[in-house]
Amino acid sequence: MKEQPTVLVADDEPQMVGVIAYALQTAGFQVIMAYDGLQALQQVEEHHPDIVILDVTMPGVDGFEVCRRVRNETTIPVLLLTVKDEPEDVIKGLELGADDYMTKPFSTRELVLRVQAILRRTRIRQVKVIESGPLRIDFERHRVTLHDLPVELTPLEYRLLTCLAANTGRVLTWQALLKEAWQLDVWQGSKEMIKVQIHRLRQKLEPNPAQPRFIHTVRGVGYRFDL
Amino acid sequence: MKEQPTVLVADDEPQMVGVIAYALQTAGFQVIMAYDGLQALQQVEEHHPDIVILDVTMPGVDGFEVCRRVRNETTIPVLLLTVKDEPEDVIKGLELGADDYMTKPFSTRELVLRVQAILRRTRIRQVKVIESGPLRIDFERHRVTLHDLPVELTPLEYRLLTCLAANTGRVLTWQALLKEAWQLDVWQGSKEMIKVQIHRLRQKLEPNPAQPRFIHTVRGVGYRFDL
DNA sequence: CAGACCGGTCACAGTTTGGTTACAAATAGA
DNA sequence: TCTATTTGTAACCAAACTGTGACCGGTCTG
Repeated sequence: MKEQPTVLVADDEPQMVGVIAYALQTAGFQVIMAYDGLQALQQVEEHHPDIVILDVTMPGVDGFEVCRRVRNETTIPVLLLTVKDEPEDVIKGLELGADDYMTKPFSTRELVLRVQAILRRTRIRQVKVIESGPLRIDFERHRVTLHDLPVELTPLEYRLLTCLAANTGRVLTWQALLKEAWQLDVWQGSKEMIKVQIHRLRQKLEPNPAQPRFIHTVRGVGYRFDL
Repeated sequence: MKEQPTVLVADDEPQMVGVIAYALQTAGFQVIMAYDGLQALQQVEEHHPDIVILDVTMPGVDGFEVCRRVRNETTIPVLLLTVKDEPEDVIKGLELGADDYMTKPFSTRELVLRVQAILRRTRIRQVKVIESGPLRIDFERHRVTLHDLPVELTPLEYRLLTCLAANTGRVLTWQALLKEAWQLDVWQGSKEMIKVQIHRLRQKLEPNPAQPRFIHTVRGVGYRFDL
């Protein structure tokens, strides 16, 4: 994990981008900028920012579309910037999986605090160890134990588990899992690959694989790891 | 040991300081700067850097004096920067206890590698002995024994073992091992080199090389030393 | 209620990885 | 310069891993 969190700011108003970038950089973030939706997607692809701040009303590929694709294809959290008094925008954004939203005009101070809060919530991936009852995942030692006994996982099983565990509480779509655990581009791979690996993981980890305690299925969406 | 090692760079030429600082910062170090010997001593006092890089020809309190006092008053390693073709400077510096020296002009890349090497040596120095059942690794004496009988290791075998042992419990990827034990850049070397050396190490150390007790394979990732 | 969809399960074949070995090249020391 | 030792390389093999396709039961929808 990078020392200095990276924020992608995408807005078609350059002065708005500039204001936000300055505030975030002053607050210790590394800032990447994009001025339309397409560029935002390219920057996500290229830089893998820690968080994406999107204005919803960008020309061409709009903020909602970017949000949808980022949520589908990555695990990067998204903060949406909406125009004042557009509650449908808010609902739509949250349905698309945005982590938070802010309504223009807003104070940059509050924006920084919101970004920090989102990153704190998603910063679980920095944690060295995750424990959930008898299950213990030690990222540094690359060790998984159940009741203090080592569980032998294959490389892919381990990656899948750590990917899920690093996003505890969040649903990861099958596209996101393919990208993160399989390191595939989204147009490769299939749900079947994930199904089987999830099955294998559950066989190794779950007290009762038929009634999973750690790895939960979200039908029609993907899977979620819960503590 | 701090997460990001701190380097103090002391040189009366600001552009040289800048060049070195940029290289080190890019390589992941936190850089503190000083432009004369007195300032260097103050920065040492204030920040307790992990390593000090000193130009010998600074005005006032020169690099040798700083080196002498740092060596006398702290355990911080020192790397001296000397002018080309001044072997007396080198000898004097080493007599004062400098850990290494480099002669201007030099590549900043090499400087980074030298700094990394010094830090590695001084980090390992903190652990004197590692014992795991019949195996004993004495870093100070540069001795490895099994059941109190010396094991003859080649230089590379020794480096590989100490590298693993210094990171007991953690998985070291083959890239990390190439970098640390072979001191290669990651785009050189191959897994095959490591495989064979691991095999050779196991032949010498493991009671049953086919079922290793000390050096464990983490398939798809690398190797781990366990107590 | 029937059909479509979804997720779980299973077995097998193809692929990948790590261990082993022998030999050549490189290195170190006399 | 020569010899012994160390290291890297390439080939081979067994074990492990992964994906695929088929099948099944549960859920959802028209």
